Amino acid sequence: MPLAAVRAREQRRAELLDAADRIVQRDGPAASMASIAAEAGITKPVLYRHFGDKSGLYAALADRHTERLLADLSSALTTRGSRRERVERTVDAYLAAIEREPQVYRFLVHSDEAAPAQSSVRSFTRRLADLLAQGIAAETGAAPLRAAAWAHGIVGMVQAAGDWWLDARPCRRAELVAELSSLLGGGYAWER
Amino acid sequence: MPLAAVRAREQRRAELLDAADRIVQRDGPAASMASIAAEAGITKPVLYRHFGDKSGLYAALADRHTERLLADLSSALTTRGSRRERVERTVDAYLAAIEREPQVYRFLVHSDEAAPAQSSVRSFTRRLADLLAQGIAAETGAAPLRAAAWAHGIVGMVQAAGDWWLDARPCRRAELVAELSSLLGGGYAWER
DNA sequence: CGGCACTGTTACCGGCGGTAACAGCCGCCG
DNA sequence: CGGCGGCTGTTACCGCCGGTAACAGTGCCG
Repeated sequence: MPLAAVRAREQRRAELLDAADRIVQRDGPAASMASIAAEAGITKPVLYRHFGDKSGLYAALADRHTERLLADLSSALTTRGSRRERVERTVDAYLAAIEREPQVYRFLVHSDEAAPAQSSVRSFTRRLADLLAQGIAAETGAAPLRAAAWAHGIVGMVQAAGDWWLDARPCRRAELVAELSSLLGGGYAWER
Repeated sequence: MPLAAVRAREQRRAELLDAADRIVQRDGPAASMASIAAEAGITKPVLYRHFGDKSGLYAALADRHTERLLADLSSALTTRGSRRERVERTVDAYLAAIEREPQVYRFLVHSDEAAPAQSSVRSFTRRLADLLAQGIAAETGAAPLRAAAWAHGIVGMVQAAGDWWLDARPCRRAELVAELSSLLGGGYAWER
């Protein structure tokens, strides 16, 4: 296994992922293997040799954006300041990302194909929820079950609201951030 | 258009939907038209004559469960008592439904096919969010934008938590209801 | 009885994910 | 230098899917 060959292979892989990225940007999660191969200037079997199957390619593609997005959100989650500021910053970071690249976002969150991506890469949603659960547990001292349940709930809340917002565009981003933050901040709370 | 014929047609349609239901229960949203036709003891073109295309069949099938589920949730949403009781009852009703028929639930919420179901039938999620938005507006006097944003967020929250719970089964239903309710009730709130 | 609308069939289409089998190329080793 | 293994790429195919055209039986209605 010559080192140079491994390098070349990795670079090729990156080029293929670039092509896949362009097609997914254009066609969303419905992008076909053949069209991705065509965009890369090659044919299907090459893709399959590199990524195994469609879920493998999608997992590799998802990884790229996932790492970047999770890093952004993670830093927003751990900024100093009041809880309120953290929540607003994190929700805004999320919504800004989906506004910037809606197709990529839909691909990450709503791709059924990414699910069977064997081990290694858990889905974006799940990783985000894990990250958030960790933050909640550290911040509030909540029990693991509570932290996990809240985290998955909150992630779903922002995702669903984001979907709705992308689709209906009922307001500017800052307004939605404010509404979601106020909900989390106790806007619907009852006497405790 | 003889009346008896219309009746017969409607009954046939119901039988086909029964068959589709059985297959969806078994195979989830990946159920194919051919297998549904086979289960009904007929062949594909019959299905297509009755429902137009796959999204039509799925829409008709979704309608059945949607009406029932929305009715349940609507009644839970409008029970008398404290806000806390209403929230707990509604969340519990939702989770009970997805626990009872997980495949049907996944079909309703995660079926990509239901989306292009032209007009008439908006997706289950959206209708539920509309219902909830109405309730929130009536109860709190929130502005329409706030009610809608909160409603979509809350629906997404319960759905995402429900997905996670179905998959990981980290606790009994009542515990998840308690955790989600406490989150909505201000468990993560900051000073206001 | 003749027609006709309806239910059902078979047989097909294009496109999908996925794969087998083969062709050229490049470097490595005797 | 010669030949040979491995890698990259191809063509051509498979089975399955959603969807449709064209045809056959059947029973009602004038």
